[in-house]
Amino acid sequence: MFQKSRVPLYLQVARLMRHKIENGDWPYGEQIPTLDELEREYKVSRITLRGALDQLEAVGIVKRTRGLGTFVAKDLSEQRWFKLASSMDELVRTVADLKIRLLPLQGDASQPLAPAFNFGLAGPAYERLRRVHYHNEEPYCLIEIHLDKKIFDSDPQGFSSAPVVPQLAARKDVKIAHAKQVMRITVSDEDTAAHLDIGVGDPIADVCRVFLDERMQIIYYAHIQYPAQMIQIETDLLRC
Amino acid sequence: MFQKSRVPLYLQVARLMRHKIENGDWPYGEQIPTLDELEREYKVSRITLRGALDQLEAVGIVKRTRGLGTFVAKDLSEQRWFKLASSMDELVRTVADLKIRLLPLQGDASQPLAPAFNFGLAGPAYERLRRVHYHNEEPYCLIEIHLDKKIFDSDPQGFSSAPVVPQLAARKDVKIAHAKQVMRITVSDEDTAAHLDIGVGDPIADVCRVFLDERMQIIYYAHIQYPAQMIQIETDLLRC
DNA sequence: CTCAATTTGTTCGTATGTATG
DNA sequence: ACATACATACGAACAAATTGA
Repeated sequence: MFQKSRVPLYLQVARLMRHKIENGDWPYGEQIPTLDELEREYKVSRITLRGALDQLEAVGIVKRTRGLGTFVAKDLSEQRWFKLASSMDELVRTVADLKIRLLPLQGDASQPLAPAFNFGLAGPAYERLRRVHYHNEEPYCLIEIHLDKKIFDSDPQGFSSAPVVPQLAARKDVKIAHAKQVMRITVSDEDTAAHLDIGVGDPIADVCRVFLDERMQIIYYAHIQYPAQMIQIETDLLRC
Repeated sequence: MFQKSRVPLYLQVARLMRHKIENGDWPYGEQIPTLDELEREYKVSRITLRGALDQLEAVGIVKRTRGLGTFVAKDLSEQRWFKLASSMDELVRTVADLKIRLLPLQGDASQPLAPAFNFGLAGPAYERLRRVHYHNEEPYCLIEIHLDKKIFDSDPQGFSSAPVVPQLAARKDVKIAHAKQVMRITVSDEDTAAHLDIGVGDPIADVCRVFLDERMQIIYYAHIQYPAQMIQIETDLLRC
């Protein structure tokens, strides 16, 4: 049943169980099926189930009591708290609403800009900001920003201590003429995994976002990585 | 370096290597670093590298020759051939452009509709279509459609043999008043994995798409699953 | 043609992890 | 908890193929 993947069986089972809990198939607070039932359902041995449940118990998702059963101990059905914005207004609102803590990372302040996709012209100089955004003490994205040096220098304090997008949108002297972003699903490398506290090779959503001024020059370029599980995208197909 | 995840080391390394090739860090046709260099880079043993390269060679991504080196044998830099549509026009175009083969799956023809998100009202009766879409002989999505029974019955042949969306959009007697979709990243279960030829627990993009008529009644509801790696989403943040 | 350098492939011993019944 | 089997991972040494001097 699981032969296609060489990931250890107990991890695959753990992921399926977690999926059931996120889906609400196994509701918060209720008992999950007994080991005998799970053996039949997944066609795996008791020890494999133990490994899977060890994983889930270690992060507090289930609580096991001998003689009683295993119960869902964490509500994962409302876990997805990050909606990828599809318009500038929404983007500003999303970022502003988040209570975040910024963790600045060291790095060369000025570095050449190498956009992941062709859109706009590179400007003369950029300030490079690299940081981790936190939400509820949990890292939720790793972001690397290239901000036009002139704009950054007009308020270094502000841009260094809070999300950049709302500040840009609020300024009268900065005109954003074009704004595009591309999202892909990839896997995390060692560096990203360490900062987001996930495993190397775990899926991440990789977002590249670019703002241009009227002369098609790049004033803001951001490369953002989110753990993929927390991403949700809503689209109104008839918006225009 | 890889302790966070309990996925076998050689698989994690294989994923990172694949990522490098997709990224163009290791270009098509060129030699990748030698085993000695890779040992130092990833801090793993030769045997682990062998396992990782076995994986990649088995699917033809690299070619190894003793005494010569290991070379990138497949161009993965342009692999992302599925763009998730963000408007109805784009959706129709995307589906129409794809050369697809449909693999109908058995299933109860009529089944109650249980939308994954609250939007619109359930109609009186639906035809349920479940199929795999192919592209270049490779499965690229598993789709389950609930189509208003009246509409289906007006052209059962057509709806059973080709993508539904373009047919719906082309019809003068069907007015789509609202169209929404939601995408999440989850993991595949056994059934999905088997149809898409991926591993259980591999990341998938889970899309729910709903069309309503003027009376807010659901005329089309689709639940679609794609392997996550092939998804790309482009957004113009200033479209409106 | 031969030799040396380079590079992948294989083997051994050992330890630990995974999985079944 | 036990007996068993197989997979994963390390380090080190050795073997075999390719290239170019």
